[in-house]
Amino acid sequence: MPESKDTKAKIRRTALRLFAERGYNAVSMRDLAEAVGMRQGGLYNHFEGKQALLSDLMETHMVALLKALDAAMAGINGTRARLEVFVRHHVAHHLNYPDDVFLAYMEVRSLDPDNRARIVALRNRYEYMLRNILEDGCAKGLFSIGDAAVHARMLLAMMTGVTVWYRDNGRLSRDEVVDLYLDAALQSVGLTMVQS
Amino acid sequence: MPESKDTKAKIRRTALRLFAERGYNAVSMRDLAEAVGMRQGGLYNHFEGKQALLSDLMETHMVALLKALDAAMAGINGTRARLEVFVRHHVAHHLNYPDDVFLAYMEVRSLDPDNRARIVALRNRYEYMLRNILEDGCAKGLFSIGDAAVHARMLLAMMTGVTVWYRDNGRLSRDEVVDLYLDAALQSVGLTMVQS
DNA sequence: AATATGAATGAACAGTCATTCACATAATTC
DNA sequence: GAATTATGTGAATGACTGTTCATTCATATT
Repeated sequence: MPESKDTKAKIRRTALRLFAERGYNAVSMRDLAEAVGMRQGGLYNHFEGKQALLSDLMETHMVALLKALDAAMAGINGTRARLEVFVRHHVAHHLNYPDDVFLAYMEVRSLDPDNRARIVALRNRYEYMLRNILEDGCAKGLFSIGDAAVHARMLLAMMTGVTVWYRDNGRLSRDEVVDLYLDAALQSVGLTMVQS
Repeated sequence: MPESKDTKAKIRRTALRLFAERGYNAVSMRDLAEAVGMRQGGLYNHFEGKQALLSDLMETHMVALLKALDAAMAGINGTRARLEVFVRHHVAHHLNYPDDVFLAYMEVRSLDPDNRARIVALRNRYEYMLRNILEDGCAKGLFSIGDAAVHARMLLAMMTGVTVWYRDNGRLSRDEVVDLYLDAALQSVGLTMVQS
């Protein structure tokens, strides 16, 4: 029984990597089992099926994302400060968990309707937090943007895209990348940067 | 033979829609044939196979995108003007051909290595044009951005994301959306907007 | 020592996949 | 009108799909 949790975790880890690399539909349960180091039948001792595994991975990630964001935002009150924390947290999280993020973005359409509804609801909660900050900044005359809802989607797309190109052994460190995205985000809402 | 071109075009159109809606791997040749109004065998009179069809769709789109961009940029000289044209063209194109764009973005990994290399090369050419403009604006001290290469990717991700949420019967017209993205893009590089 | 449990196996199941092919039909060319 | 070509059909192919299940095995509990 001590092995059990290890195996389940290993299946999770491997499935996350393979699904993110090749796409959910392009990975068979045999492929997955082989990568884990077992036979396909054994997977079903740990997960109900392929769809349940995908759904589990995505929900786990979304819940963790929201929880971490809540923690990071706790006690932050200024509108500008809240935007800064959101951006920093979002980009850093996406740099730290690229596979989770990529999967959650790309494979929503591979979920059955029920699972999809749950995941999309979580995603909307996340998007709403940013829109809230932007609307706040608009109402106070701090930000200069055309439309808060649209701008929230712009910023999310912009920031989420970091997973597409960032590589760890590249020219820039993660911290530098976070700073670049923060500067761009602040400037996009009409805030001038503070020299660091 | 008059039917021939029509059929081929219809297969293309239908495949584009289905691949974009459900994903390349989730659409079978039977599904496609049925949606076109024929049997699966007949598809092979028009395309070598499924992979060739996908590759054809993506290449056709990328070539059209680059050609249209070249046409739009012809004779535009100022750095700021070039950025404006690029952004307007990019967003408008993405609003007009959402399926093409979505497919080209999502299904790169479903291409075999050879086809992928060709498509990625075309995509890089496109990205390079924007980076060029940004580097130009930086060199002239017009733009205030941290890193031109990174900022190009930020803007592309931001603008391309419009396909994810825009719906034709929504709150905003295409032109309004283009304007919103233009304003955000200009502000993100440190340019103040001109009141329209 | 006997029993129960969790976990892995490997074969089997019913379906689906992309692709091929012999054949029919329709259109075009001579 | 006959020959040729283009186009579509429907069945067949073999490989692969997610899932199930009887069985085995090692470990833990009684």
